[in-house]
Amino acid sequence: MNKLRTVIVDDHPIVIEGLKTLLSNEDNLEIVGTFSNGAELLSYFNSNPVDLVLLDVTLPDIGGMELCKLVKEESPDTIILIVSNHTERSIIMQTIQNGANGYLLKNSSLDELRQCIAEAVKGNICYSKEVMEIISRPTKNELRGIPQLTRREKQILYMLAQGKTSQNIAQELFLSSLTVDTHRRNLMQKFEAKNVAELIAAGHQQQLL
Amino acid sequence: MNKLRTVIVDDHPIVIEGLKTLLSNEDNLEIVGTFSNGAELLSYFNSNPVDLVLLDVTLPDIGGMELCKLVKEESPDTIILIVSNHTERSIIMQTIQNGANGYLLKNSSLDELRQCIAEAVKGNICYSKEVMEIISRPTKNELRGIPQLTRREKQILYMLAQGKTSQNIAQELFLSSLTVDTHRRNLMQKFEAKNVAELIAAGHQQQLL
DNA sequence: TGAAAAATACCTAAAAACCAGTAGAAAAAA
DNA sequence: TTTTTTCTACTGGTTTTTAGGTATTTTTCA
Repeated sequence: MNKLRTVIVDDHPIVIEGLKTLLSNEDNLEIVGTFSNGAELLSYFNSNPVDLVLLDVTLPDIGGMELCKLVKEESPDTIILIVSNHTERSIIMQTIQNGANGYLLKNSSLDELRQCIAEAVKGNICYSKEVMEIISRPTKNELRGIPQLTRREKQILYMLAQGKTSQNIAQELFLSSLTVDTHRRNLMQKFEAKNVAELIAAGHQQQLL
Repeated sequence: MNKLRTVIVDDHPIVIEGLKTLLSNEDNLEIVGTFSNGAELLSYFNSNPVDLVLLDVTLPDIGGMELCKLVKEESPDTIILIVSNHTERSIIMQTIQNGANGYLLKNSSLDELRQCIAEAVKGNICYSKEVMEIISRPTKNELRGIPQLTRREKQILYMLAQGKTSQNIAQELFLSSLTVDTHRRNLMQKFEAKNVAELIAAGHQQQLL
């Protein structure tokens, strides 16, 4: 196993130095670059392989959310760990939805950081303790964000995820395929999805599948 | 919160009695039926609401796997907990893929059972301790089952999950849409998926998304 | 350096999905 | 018993996907 080629992206020099120092003695990773904004990261990223990105959410130019997406599109295997001060549940969830592999607060200990990296390498999503607490208490507002599906819609979502076509489903449920299409459309609207692919992805992210 | 309308499906009368007795003092659930095969369950299920199914994998008629699917298609909210003796990883994973919400071995304690039900009600998938151990040590054979994707394929899978069309992706990556189509086809072949919906679902189940 | 794997690109045609709107019947909630 | 929601179904059209192929050019790596 090679050392993880690691970069740090944060607009606070102190944080960069802090992380750098903390991680300087880790023998499973190597810090190959530090950047104070998104553009710098992207330009480096275009010509160099990166295994691990420690990323702040608030950056002067491109937001951390957007960066997550861009990085993951370019290189889905690159691990992104968010290191941020934001404690809002919605922000945490959003970063994960955009492809981040974990979320830490800036006051995390080296141990937590180490552990998160290890988990992320294994392919798991990992939160520091405090973050874990935040996300494990759901809010009403949060719930409002999850589309409320009718029984039929859930059923059809479920069958879609199994690769069934509208006609298949219509036959199995003794419906017109036009009806199934309508449900499907309503589902896509509720999830703000452009097509089935996104619908299924959203369903999974919402833990409905 | 009403009591969970619970049914037990197992072809061993002893197991049925055992579970019944174990759960008789639980005040959050009520056993409304016990069946010794799949057909019985289905016929009951067609005319009665069921919140929780305790299901054996090996049944004389319809397999537990198939039952999972059928039940979930009819009523995605119904919780299915597998109570089985099978310790093969592949079987465990398959039941979960077919929609089961948890997997217990028959030697589980009442406590574990209770806990599993509670977790499943929360929407989590839950395994008893021993099962947890089994599934947390991946085998080589297991790994072979996970499609090996090329970088490009992963990238395109990722973008598909965001609802992008082949053309969208082609534009973003400066490719011909025909190329993207080919990748997409190869992806579907590797995942044995019939269409994007199933592809994305499989990607999620394989933790690639 | 040579073979294998990956990435790229093309053709055709049918099938399926998607868009935008409407609307009646049934069931659930007020 | 209204009102609202859910489920149902339709028209008519456009776009995208999918299924059969084939085939060249890069990379990668032994």
